[in-house]
Amino acid sequence: MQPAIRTNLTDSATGSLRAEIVGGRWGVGERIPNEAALSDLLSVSRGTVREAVRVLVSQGLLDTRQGSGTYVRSTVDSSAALDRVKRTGLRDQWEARAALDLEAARLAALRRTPADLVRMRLLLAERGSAASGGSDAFIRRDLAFHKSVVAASGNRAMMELYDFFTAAITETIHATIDGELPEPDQQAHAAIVDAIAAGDPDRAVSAVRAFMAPVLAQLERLLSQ
Amino acid sequence: MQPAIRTNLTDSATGSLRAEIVGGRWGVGERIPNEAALSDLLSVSRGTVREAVRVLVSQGLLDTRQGSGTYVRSTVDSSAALDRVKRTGLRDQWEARAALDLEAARLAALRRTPADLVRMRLLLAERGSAASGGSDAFIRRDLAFHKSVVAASGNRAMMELYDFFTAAITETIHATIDGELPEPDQQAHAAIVDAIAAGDPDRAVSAVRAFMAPVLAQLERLLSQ
DNA sequence: ATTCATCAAGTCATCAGATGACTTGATGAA
DNA sequence: TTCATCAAGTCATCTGATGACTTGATGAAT
Repeated sequence: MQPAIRTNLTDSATGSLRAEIVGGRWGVGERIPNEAALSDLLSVSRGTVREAVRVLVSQGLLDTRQGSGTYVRSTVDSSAALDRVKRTGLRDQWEARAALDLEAARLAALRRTPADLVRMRLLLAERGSAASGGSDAFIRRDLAFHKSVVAASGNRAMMELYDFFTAAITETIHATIDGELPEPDQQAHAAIVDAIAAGDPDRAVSAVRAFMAPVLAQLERLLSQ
Repeated sequence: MQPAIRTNLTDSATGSLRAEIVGGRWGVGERIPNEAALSDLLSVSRGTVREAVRVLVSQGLLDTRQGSGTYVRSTVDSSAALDRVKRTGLRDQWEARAALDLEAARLAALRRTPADLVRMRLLLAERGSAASGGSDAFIRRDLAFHKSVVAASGNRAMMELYDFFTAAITETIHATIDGELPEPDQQAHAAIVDAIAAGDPDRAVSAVRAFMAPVLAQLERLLSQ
């Protein structure tokens, strides 16, 4: 049956505070009530308030300044957004990551430095030298190669997102299916690098899309079972 | 010159603890020393230890159980990914969102339902009826339209991410520049809907890219000043 | 010998009070 | 008008205490 809900005061205080911030009770840059006032508002001790505030500071929502007060730094709750993304399906996550792969490859074709090319080719070679598609070592090297492409795009936001998705997808795969996804062959990957080296964004996009297609098809098959 | 480093005990304690965890001093599932012992080890009070532990719990590294102890839940730190995304530049964020716009439009062209089309056209009309590019009302409607395109892709992960980016970008714009971004004209938006309605993914991608280009160019200009 | 209620020690959860460090706006003299 | 000083407000940190919960040990009942 439904497991009994267990919570603690700090988490509940954190939730209340977060809700007020995200809900716009205070605008960005505005000062929120001091610790004593929050302690009254939330009916918890100052220590508990401090723990709640500290968590929200670590999540980028608040900002404390000794002697001055606590201020709203952002009203975007990235940790919650991240949780919701984690709860979406494997196909959705994979497609979102594919969106990054595609645009990153396009940008990489426009911006890659010689050093980027050297790095991509090195990692591509290492990827080829690892044996089968099942082993952890191969997956790591495959991932390292893809990350180097995203890195060549010079876009830090996309790099961070890519890291997040690879982690989330790995978790989801372990949790839901243990079937095999087809590992695209080395040639398809080499085509991506060639297109980027040639500085041809359209060809880079096509190359990524070509290598994605069979994986997505297999994914659909596995999930429809 | 180099600004003086100002830190506080809690952050430094959090850092030390995190380093020990990531460094593998304790394995996953293992119990770490209790609050009193950590207080001694770190030479801070129990309250400070509790704040540090609470932060690491919120980041998924630790797990506290009342009456039992504090345990290592994970030794990899991936939860802060979106926070780091927030700290990247406006151009990077915009490009990342554009990656979502592009792929979402492509998927929408393949999957849109008649209801999706009705909704997109309705929001497009509302967007057109709002006056200038500066007003909040217009921005809201513009955003609503773009979200409807992402929604038509049927991908929940991309919708969540899109929400995150629009909020993050709005904040960043307010924080960094108050210049005007060119609002692409209604016709360019209509072209996106037409391509999706026609079920033509390539044309949908082109339409999105066409409307993105002037905005990105202006962004580069503003940021290079 | 096994089972199970009880208990005690250990641990986190929470509270209360106090002091220190820092910021900020007001005050008043130069 | 400028600038040093000050006082109030706020967060930072420490200390001590009590409560709630977990867990393994104990010992009686079966």
